[in-house]
Amino acid sequence: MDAVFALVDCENFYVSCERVFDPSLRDVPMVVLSNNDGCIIARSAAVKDAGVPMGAPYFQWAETLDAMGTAVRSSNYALYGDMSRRVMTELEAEALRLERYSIDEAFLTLPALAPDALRRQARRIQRRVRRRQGVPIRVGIGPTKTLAKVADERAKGHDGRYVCPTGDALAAVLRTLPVGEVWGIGPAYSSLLAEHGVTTAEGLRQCPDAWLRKHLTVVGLRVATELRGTPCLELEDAPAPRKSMIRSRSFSGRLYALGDLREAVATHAQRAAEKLRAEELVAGRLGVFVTTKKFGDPPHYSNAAGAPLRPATNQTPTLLDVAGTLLRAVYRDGPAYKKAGVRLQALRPEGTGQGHLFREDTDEDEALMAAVDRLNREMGRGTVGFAAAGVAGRRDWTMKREMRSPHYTTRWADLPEARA
DNA sequence: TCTGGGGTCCTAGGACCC
DNA sequence: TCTGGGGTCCTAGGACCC
Repeated sequence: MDAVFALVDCENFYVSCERVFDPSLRDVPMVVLSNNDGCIIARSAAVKDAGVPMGAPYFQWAETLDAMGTAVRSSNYALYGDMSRRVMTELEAEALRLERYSIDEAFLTLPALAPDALRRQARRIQRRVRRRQGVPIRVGIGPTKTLAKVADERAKGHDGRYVCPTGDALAAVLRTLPVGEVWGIGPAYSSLLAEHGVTTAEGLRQCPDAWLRKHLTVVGLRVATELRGTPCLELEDAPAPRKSMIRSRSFSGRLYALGDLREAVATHAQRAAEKLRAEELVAGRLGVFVTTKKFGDPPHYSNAAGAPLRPATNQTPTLLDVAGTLLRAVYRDGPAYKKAGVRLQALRPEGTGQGHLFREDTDEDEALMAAVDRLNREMGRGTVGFAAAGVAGRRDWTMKREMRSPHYTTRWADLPEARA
């Protein structure tokens, strides 16, 4: 059966999640902040209308937002992750196939019905998610993923649903779409295209293949081909195995001493190792990076180093050891460090690939890790840890998250109460 | 004073091998 | 003075995404 793509996008997702559980937020402008309460990463309609851009630093807009009576929340990823799963379950019931594209977006395939029937189906999906989970969504439908994305953009002015037209009507739509708003065309490709006189999606569609291939790599060629209506990107309903994992945080203040950075890096390494074991993976490579702030006056300093792990492992002591060595290699005395992190790469499932002739993880190692994980799972994160990561409570580099909402759906103590 | 975090894919170039 | 050619693997860096 012929199928079309639909992109479903949750409107102002984090804001919408907060509003589901706190009705007093529904009629006021609202934003949700990134970690460290640094950037604005979700905005209600009123805040968007006021011209506050996505990703803007909060401190630059705090006064404006306050004057509007804006409610402000720190991000609560436990809540958003759980709400995302609920929404995806609803969408699954309405789709032929579904790909979870991000926490707040999914690609669906739908039977290739006439446009009117597709619009009705889009409306049904919107109502279902709204009624059962309280989250408003938009639905954009087209013959390729990229055109479904275009349709999703257009849906903003059309009750949150839009079916991509064909022929001249499509060309007319694409002529009004700035090329930088096309999925896959970022700032660098945008300005490169502009230098060659291409400023709209329609212009991109008409670029010669060879030129695209040369200047925008196969990525750009695929985008253009998809805009022409020929699918290049499949629906990925089986999630691809993860290839890398990053754990990092900005510090709420600045750090100078190697000892402080060592605690931060060790904490990230420890968390990454736990996550690795939870997903039954081992890492074949470990990287450590440090950086000073990105903005303001130079000098800035950032550095990174990596090393292979032989054999690939998920054992905390090994990762702490290697991370410590790499940190000494990237650390310089002097810079005001703002961020540090750990990256695990070359991930593969436990028990696959080559072992190591002289250094196998022993049963005792694995038993120890299993015991640590169980204690932390059952008694709360941080119950047992490694000394290298420092002692919770006396760390002075942990992040700021001063306005977080309760864990409504994932912690018993935070469950909302209903009163008659 | 205050600017997030976590991913993927593609390409070029070096190391290494025969 | 003369100094091959082709293949694979790995890594770093750039670009993009939400």
